[in-house]
Amino acid sequence: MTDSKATLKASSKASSKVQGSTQNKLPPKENFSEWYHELLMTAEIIDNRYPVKGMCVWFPFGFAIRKNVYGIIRELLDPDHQETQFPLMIPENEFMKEAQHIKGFEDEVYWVTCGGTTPLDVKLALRPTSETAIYPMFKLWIRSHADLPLRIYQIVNTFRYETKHTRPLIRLREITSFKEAHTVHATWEEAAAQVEVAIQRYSEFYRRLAIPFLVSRRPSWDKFPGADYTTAIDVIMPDGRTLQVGTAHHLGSTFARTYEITYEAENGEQKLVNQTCYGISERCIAALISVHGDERGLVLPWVVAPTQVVIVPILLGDKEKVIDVCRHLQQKLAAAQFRVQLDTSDERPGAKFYRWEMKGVPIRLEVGPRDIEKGVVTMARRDGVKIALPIDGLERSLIVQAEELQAAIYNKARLFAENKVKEASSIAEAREMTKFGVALVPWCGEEDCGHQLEDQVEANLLGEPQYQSFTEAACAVCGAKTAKRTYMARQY
RNA sequence: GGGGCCAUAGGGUAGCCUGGUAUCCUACAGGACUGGGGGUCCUGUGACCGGCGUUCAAAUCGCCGUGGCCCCA
Repeated sequence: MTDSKATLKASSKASSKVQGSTQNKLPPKENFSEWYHELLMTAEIIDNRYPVKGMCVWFPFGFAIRKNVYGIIRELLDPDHQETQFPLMIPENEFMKEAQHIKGFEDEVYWVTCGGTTPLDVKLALRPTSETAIYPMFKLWIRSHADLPLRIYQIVNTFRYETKHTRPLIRLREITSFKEAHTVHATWEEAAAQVEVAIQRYSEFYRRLAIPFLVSRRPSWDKFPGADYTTAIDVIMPDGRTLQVGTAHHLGSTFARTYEITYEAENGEQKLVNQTCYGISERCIAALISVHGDERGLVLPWVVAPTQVVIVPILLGDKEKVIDVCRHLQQKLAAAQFRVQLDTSDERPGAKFYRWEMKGVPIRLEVGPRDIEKGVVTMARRDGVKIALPIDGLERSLIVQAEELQAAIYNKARLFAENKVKEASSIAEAREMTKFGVALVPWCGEEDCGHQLEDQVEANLLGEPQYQSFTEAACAVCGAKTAKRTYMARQY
């Protein structure tokens, strides 16, 4: 009796102490929604307090991450794409031309109907995506086979009046960072090859972010409105739901017909062009944050971290000397092209550690009298590794550490993702699996069976995995023999 | 599309049932001692989502709006 009381008292005392020292700790990641919202705010990525539903403000720190992330996209596209910029507003007559396309978007369009107090003769749509802004211009730009292929992209904001509840970076009414590429080709086959190129570039992009992903061909009822087919990239989020983080659409000649985009072939014949478009939005940053982050905050890959190395001085003894050594170190690392910061703020070292961990800084260097005496710095990596490194040749050893960190966070993410994808041979199994992850289900490919799957499993069909082959199995609905599979998941 | 919960300093909360003086932690500003994992003390700053209604009196009760979260289709 007395014992248990004493234990209780001791533990409650301990827990209150823990509470006192961990006030800014995030909720557990298992509670993903709460964790996600708090992290966005505490790590200063997105301020969700802007008073319009579905429209958020980028904190400067979040925007710095965005700049680095989109820098990679530019780097990957720039060799054979040209960056451009089209207007935000699209006249109603152009917007309404392509019937299939309108059907997909008309409930989500914001309309500008007045200029000041004067009603407009022609309403203006805020782009939900830019096909109908860009393709009338393509008609003017493209005259001959020599103009093809044409590949452009723009990184712009788009507007969609979402009726489901919005989520920062994931479901927005203003998408602030929509990278949309649009390409034009002579033949259907060339366009199909371009879709493959797009998927390869996106794959490389997510590899650099150390994010594992799934590639699948969307079922016909879930393709982009007006497309021949859609290939998509999905990321498995911590709660097992999937987030579509990239799409590539083969548009065939659908828009070419509507917007009369033709070219003169070598033989003088006027032919319709074939087109593709492919996009990535700030959802890639939602994935980045969610896949790698932990209860201490962000974990950023080296390539996108606004601060790659932070130096925390341990001010004991000869403080002047410690600061001096830190400054030299900072200069040395800056000269070696590291994004390095020296934290001289008036806080305890521990408080600084927590702060920079929340910001996801890959490498922290602690420099105190003990280190200086030995000619080392104490290096703490964001994945928990903590060792002493000699100041001599530090630049090189930090690069090694950065590579190891990249490998470590990728492996952690890959293990998680692999554990979330399981084969299911029946509807019942698929239904169980999609509660916490992704099911790989035999599907004959018939639309009827697909709809039944979605209804009965109570999850969405992501589509047929690409670049994989499977053994024959029975379609989970009709039982027909098939070598096809589909991913199924609950989607964001 | 349907249903439920909620809105209080920069952030997190208590109070609301039973109407009256707004509590605590954190943050921020100034000062002192400190400093190898969220320090201590002193002083100070700062809030009831918006509108309408009921009332002598509304954070609290009612209606409408706006916004957030969750569940189901």
